[in-house]
Amino acid sequence: MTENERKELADLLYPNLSHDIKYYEERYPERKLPKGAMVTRYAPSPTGSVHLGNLLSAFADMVYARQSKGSFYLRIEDTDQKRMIEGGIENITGVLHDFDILPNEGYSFGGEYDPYIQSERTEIYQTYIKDLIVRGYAYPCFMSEEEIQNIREEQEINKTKIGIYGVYAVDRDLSLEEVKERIANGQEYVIRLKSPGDASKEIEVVDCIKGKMKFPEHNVDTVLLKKDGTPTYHFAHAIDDHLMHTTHVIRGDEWVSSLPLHVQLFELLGFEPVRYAHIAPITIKDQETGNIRKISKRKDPWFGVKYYDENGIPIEALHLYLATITNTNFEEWYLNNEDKKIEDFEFSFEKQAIGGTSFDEAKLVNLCKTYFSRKSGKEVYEETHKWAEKHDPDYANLLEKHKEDMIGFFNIEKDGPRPRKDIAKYSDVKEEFSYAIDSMFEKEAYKKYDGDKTYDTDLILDYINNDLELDCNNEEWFNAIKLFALRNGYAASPKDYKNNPDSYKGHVGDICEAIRVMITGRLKSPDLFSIMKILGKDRIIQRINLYKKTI
RNA sequence: GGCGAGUUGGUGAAGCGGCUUAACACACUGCCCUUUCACGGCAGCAUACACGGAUUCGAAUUCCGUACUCGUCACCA
Repeated sequence: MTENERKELADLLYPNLSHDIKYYEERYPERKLPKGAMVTRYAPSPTGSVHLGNLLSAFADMVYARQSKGSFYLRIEDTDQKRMIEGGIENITGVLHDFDILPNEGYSFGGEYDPYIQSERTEIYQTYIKDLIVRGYAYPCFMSEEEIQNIREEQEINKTKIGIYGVYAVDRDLSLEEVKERIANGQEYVIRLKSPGDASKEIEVVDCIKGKMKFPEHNVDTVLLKKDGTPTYHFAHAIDDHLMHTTHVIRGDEWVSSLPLHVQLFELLGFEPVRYAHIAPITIKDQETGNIRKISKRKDPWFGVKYYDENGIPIEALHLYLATITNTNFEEWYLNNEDKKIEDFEFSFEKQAIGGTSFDEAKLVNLCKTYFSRKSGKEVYEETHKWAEKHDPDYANLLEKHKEDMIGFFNIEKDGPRPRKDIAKYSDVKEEFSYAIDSMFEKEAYKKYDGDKTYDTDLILDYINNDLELDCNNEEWFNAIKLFALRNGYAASPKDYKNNPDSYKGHVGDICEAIRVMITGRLKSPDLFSIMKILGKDRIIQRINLYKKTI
């Protein structure tokens, strides 16, 4: 076809476009951002539920945009109407809010590069396609699915490259008359790229994470616009990321093999190339086979996003984990900078793992514990309460009723430089602090006790009634209980007892153990004296009586 | 099958030609601290660079093959 014929064809195909390319280029001007600012985007398609992998890439988008004072926007890629699921879009924005990975721009967030949803951008795509047709880089293709299938089979048998290209691209050089005729006959068509590539030549693409990669040039006439006029991912990616002035496309590395196509598209369209950062997928090492296998939502519940909320894993702790996956040096930094936040860390693509990242649940748990240990009692209270309101309203009520006490318990051993690490998630709190609330304690009583001793209630009652002074500090208290131990035939320290086991009934630790069991129902607990202080004498005595009755 | 990528101790990983008799973290074990548990400290653990060649005075680090794993090869993204 001559240029004039192509023009005629383009007008025939798209007679009623309201704008031309120039309009869009002006409508979406260069962003006014400081030098080095990165524009990133999270571009999901509403065809399924969000999973950890999605979260990871959105997190990376957010973090890189934020630290470079750029922009992070949300774009909905809903070009495949067949696979759309109901509520898919709301689900995406909901998850982003729930996990505090918030774009500052985009679908439902506002911005000047709208619309941020592809189904409302069809005319834009068509405008650019029209131009491509005029310039001879795209053409309508009338091949049926059957024909394509046959070619494919033939290619498989001949072991040649699969796809519509070269001699297989039979509609590539249709005459204007032929095209007109088919359209007049009502034949359906797609718009294919007329790829100028030569597969025997090599191109080099530099990925921010993976580094240099070499590919054969793209030479397949890939579909750009589907039969229904909507774009394929590849074409929409080129148009949108150009018009929205994305600087860095951060996406899963399932896309690296389409890099030659994308590079070619940008070139043909005359767009300035974007930088790519392909992140490795989160994988799992199968316990049985030892192989890296695909993640399965059934086998790996943590892969689904619900898991975190349901189990009460703090969002910030998840952020911490995502950060350690995003940059391999984050973990060490965080451990060495107790007072710093994720925002203070400088992420870089160079420190991003190239290979697949294996999910390490133990590490997540540890991170969670560290997270909780750095929180004040009040913060632990507030966050736990918020979580319980949603997942355990009864417990939330109890927490409210005993707010002061609970904060007190959560604060135990928090003031020192080495806080406890006993909680990993909100759902742990109820069990871990069951002794903190009278009604809960009475209910479970001594069921948690897993020792085999019974303790002398008279001795302990005697101590509580006649000796215990709560209005002092821990050291004073401990000195006093040592004296009480001595007066009653117990050694003041375990060492004394070990040296002369025959001269004592036991040692001060035994007395503490007895008290601990009676008032908490368990052998392990945070600092005993702190617990006693919060409980107060009356409740302590109540519990000892309960012990007497129960045992 | 073509194309692309990856392969370091139980796990996650550092390493980018000599500083490596290979970090660090998690897990596990022991000891210390200690009224319990935890925290913390110390020690240990595993005697980890997939395999084979090549380049080099010198390679986990560069190159080439092999194996395995992953991704991709749609009018899905």
